[in-house]
Amino acid sequence: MPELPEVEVVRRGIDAHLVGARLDVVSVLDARSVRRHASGALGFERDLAGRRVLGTGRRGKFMWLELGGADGTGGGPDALMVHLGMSGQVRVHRNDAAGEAGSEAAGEREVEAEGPASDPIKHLRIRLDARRDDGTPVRADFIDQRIFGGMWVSPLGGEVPADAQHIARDVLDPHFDRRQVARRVTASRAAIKRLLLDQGVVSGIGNIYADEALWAARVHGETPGDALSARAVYRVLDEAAAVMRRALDQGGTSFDALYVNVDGRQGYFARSLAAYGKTGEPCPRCGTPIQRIMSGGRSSHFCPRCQRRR
DNA sequence: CGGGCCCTGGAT
DNA sequence: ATCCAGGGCCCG
Repeated sequence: MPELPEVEVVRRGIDAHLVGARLDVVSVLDARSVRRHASGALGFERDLAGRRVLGTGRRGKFMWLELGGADGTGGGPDALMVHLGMSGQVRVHRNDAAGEAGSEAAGEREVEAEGPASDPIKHLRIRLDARRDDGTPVRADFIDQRIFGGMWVSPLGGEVPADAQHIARDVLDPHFDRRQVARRVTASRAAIKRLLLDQGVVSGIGNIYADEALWAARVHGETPGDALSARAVYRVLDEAAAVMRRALDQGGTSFDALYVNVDGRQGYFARSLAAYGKTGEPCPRCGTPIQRIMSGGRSSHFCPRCQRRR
């Protein structure tokens, strides 16, 4: 579900509420959500308890909480990685007077996996109970219907944690290098859409924004990279950055309640989509019906008139 | 590169 | 019952 704009909205919410807090009780309700954590569910709970959240970061669709070293162990800084996969959410509840996120009481200690009206929270997988220095409790719930996402701890040496080293910079990264990406694209015979979705080439772009960027740049997704000029690649990358910036301004794209920010609110960018999910509807530029094709197990939406195969 | 896999659930 | 879903990883 979530691509760069949606992940960034969530990261900002986590940053606003959890930075400076100390993790108190960590509860794994479904071990599959921490399958990438080396020491298992019990290890995850133990490794995190007592640690302070120093900051947050993101690269592409991977985000993380910077953790101070574990008390007394002399361990180095770690990142608590968060990946939302297709259906992940993070919901934050902070019940001080100024708490903008959530309103229900969150003071209970035991994990009941229950919401305000004592109905169980659907698909709750991990619960982090933290406390701010002024004593106010902050709770972060990781909710994930399909369990493609997860949380795990990864060493944080440099700019990016070990488990995000293989992820390329995204188009909104201040150090993003258009020329380097264009060189790589124009040297490849792979289809441009596949390259856009390859997080090792350029990160943060998923199926929605790939289709939107290609539509805006008037490039057919099946065009081989080496059939494109550097200018055309720049156009695609610039459009990707532009569409994701606009989406971020709108709080991201939500088709349903599956994508929400940490306050449970949906984003409003879905109404601005030109191609994705618009099969049969007129292209906003030329009126030709948008077509949908399947390739590589994923659907692609494009205007057959504006976006010619090369 | 396509294909399968990891999962749950809504729409048809 | 079948298809489809915003991701990522591994395989040949």
